[in-house]
Amino acid sequence: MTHINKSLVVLLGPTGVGKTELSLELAERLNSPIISCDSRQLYKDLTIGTAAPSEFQLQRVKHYFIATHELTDYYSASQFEEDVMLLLEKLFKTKNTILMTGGSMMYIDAVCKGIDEIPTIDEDLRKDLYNQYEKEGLEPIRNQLKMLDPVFYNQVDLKNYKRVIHALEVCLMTGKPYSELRTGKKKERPFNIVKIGLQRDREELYDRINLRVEEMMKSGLLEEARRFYPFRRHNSLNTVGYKELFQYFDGTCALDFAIEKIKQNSRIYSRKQMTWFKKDTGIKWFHPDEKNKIIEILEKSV
RNA sequence: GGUGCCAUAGCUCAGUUGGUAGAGCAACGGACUGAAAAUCCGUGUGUCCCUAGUUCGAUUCUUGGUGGCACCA
Repeated sequence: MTHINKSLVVLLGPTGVGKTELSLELAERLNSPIISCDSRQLYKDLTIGTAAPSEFQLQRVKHYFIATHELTDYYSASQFEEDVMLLLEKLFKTKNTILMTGGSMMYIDAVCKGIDEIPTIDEDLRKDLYNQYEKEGLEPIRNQLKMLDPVFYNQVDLKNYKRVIHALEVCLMTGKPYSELRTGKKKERPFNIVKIGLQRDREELYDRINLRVEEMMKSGLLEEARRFYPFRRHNSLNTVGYKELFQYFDGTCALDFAIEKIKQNSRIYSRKQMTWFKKDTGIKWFHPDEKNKIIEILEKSV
C-alpha cells in the first residue's frame, strides 16, 4: 500500500561536507529520528576515524544504525535495505516524515531504488574461493565463471576480482547464472523520497577534510586504530583512516606519511562519492549554509 | 672570487647521435546490484631556465646570463 503522505528525506553528500551537523537541525525540525546511511559508522567503536556522531549528538536526536554492529559482523547494502524498510514501516506508523542521512552511495540506492534478490553467500564458500584466488590467481575463477555464466563473463570487468569472485559465488550457491538474478529493476517504494545533496567548492571541501584528519589525530585516532589493529583483516577495518595507520604499525611507512595518505584517500573518496551522486538527477543540491532554502524546499515537498 | 656539475610535468627524475618529449608518485575523469570508506578502469596536464648564435630545423650543439649544488680559495 502506498502512503502518499509519507516521505523519506535523504540528506546526502561527500565525506566532510557537513551532513551530521545539518542532519541534527533538520531532524529536530521534522520531529524525526535519524537513519544513518553509513557503511562504517554502523560498526561499534570506530568513533573517531569515521567521524561518527558524538555522544552528545546521539542524545540530542535518536539515531539508527550507529554503532550497532560488531567489527567482525558481516553486513551489506542488501541487509541495510531490508533493515531500513522494516524500520520505516514501523516509524511511518507514527510519523509522516523520516530523515535518513549518510554518504554510502550503494546503501542509499539500496533503500531508494532497491536491490535484486540474491541470497547472502555462505561463509565457507566465500572462504574457499578466496583461498583459491590467493593460491592460483584469478584465471581459474574466471574460467569457471565463463562456463557457468558466459553472459556476465562478457559484461564484467575481468580485472576486478571482487566482482568476478562474487559472480561465481552466486552461480555456485544458487545453481543459476548470476546474470539471470540481476534484473536491475527499480523497486517502487510506498513513500515519497526527497533527496537533498550537500555540496561545497572543491577547495573548501578539501580544506575541511584535511583539517578534520588533523583533528581526528588530536582526538586519539592513533590509539583507536592501534586498538583495532588485531581486526585489520576484517572488512570493517578496510576503511580510510585505519588502513593507512595499520601500514604505519606494520612499519612500512612513517606516521606523517600515513596521515597524509588518510587525507589523500579521504579526498579521493569524496570525489568518488560525487561521481556517483552526479548521475542521480533526482538530487536537489545545496551548500550547507543554505539551511533556510533547504527547509523551505522540505516544507513544500513533504 | 675560481673550477666543476645541474636546470625537462605539481614533485623525483629519464630522454632526444638535432626533427618540440616520457616514467613513477601526485592530480584529474569514469565504472559500480550482498565486503562499496570496498574493488576496478582510464587520462600527460610542459615557454624542456633566459638570451644570442650555428642550422632547413635547437629542449638537445656553441656563446653569454640567471639560479641551485659541490669542491677550492
